[in-house]
Amino acid sequence: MTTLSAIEENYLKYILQLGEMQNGNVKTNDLAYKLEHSAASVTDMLKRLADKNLVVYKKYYGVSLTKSGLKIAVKILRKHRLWETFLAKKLKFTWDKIHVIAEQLEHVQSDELIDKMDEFLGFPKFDPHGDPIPDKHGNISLPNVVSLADAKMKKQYTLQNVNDDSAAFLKYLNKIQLQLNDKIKIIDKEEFDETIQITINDKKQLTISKDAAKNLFVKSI
Amino acid sequence: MTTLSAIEENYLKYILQLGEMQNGNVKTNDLAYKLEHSAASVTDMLKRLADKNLVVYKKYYGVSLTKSGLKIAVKILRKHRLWETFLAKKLKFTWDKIHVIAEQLEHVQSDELIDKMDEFLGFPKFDPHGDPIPDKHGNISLPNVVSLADAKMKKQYTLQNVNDDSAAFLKYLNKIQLQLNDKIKIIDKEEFDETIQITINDKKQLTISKDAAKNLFVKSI
DNA sequence: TGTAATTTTTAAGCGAACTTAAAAATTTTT
DNA sequence: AAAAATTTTTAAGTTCGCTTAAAAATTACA
Ligand SMILES: [Mn+2]
Ligand SMILES: [Mn+2]
Ligand SMILES: [Mn+2]
Ligand SMILES: [Mn+2]
Repeated sequence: MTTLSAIEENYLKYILQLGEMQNGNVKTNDLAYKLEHSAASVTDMLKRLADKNLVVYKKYYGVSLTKSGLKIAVKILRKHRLWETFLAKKLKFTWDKIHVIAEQLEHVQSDELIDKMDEFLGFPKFDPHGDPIPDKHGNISLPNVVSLADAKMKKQYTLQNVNDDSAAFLKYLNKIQLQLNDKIKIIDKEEFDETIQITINDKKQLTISKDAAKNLFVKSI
Repeated sequence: MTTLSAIEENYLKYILQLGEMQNGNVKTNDLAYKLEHSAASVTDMLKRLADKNLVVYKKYYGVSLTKSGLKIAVKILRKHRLWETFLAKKLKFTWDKIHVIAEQLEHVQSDELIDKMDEFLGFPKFDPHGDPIPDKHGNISLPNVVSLADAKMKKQYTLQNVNDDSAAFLKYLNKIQLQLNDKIKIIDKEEFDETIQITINDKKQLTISKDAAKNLFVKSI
């Protein structure tokens, strides 16, 4: 098995991530949007990935990962999240800057490097955004979280996970001083504009938009 | 200035390194050999780099770096050597494995990453092979060393620098337990096969080939 | 100095990864 | 169920970074 290009690896990674909500099947346009490429380019590449037995591609229907495609995708995710952890914990980058750098580092080819990095970091289970880091064998501990947009009123939650691919969103969280593991309680929901009122650690009270809430994932306590 | 591809960066890096002995001018075939590409490919790329004002290319004569080409080349060298230092010092890689991984890492684009890494490592002046690490401004401290192949008999030297691009050579140094800063004295040179006899730290005595000696750089003490 | 050997460039072409425009298939709306 | 809208594929073309083969320039040497 010859090594894949960075763009091929990205396709596999995004097919994994976009497929999580749609039982594995991903549409051409969704990939095109994510990759910022034309739909024609995506069709082109999907055929080539299918030739390499990394995906199952059915015309006009969609694409999903094969066993070997999944294995590679999970490995890229593992590398991405280990690198993010390194950048934040060791190099003291803020969490809004690490994603774009990890997008490059995740494509460095060296199994020994990944494992040494994992050990250097003390085998972390989650990255700085709360995303689970797959272990050496590809096992991921999937924590059961719910989007804050779907959470119930008056219940106590803790912030477990935030969407990491918008630096602007993460900077906003810095500004309102919302961090992982903070306690969150919804005290009111506004019908009119779908904003929600929350308290953080039973102290600060603030209003956040539906859009922000969708990118925050919480666990009940 | 749009960012360069990894292969363009490699061209600049190799033009810098190959040019060091020939007052900056590098021949097409030397690059072809180093890159393991055909001479035709090299001619092709040199024209494109010249269009971008990164090199001065004169047909049938050779190529050299412009001011901006040099700046980029030195930066790649800085990144390469910082990454090698990180891999050896922090991740405990042996010195024969770090070069190939750094060949990939040197192309990651992030100025903040380089500087944070530099700080994390304590602003090292030399990499694990004794190569000088250019500082943030591109300044390199050039230590005056001489190849052991050209060193004088009976004089005391210390090993300052070893050629890092052959893993086999570095493994050989591991085997004979020769390390940076070891004291070396030439006690005999054999005319017939050009091997030389040395003592290490005034204790171990051993015979090394001309080829090995050419890749060892020493400083007199 | 003329010829041979070597080096370098030019020419033509290829695969990967993109594009836009047009055609075809699918889905939605009426 | 037909028409309209949307999605996806196909077709044709581009750039980058490579190749081989042939031509041209340079260098070596008899
Ligand atoms: Mn990320
Ligand atoms: Mn993350
Ligand atoms: Mn190196
Ligand atoms: Mn080195």
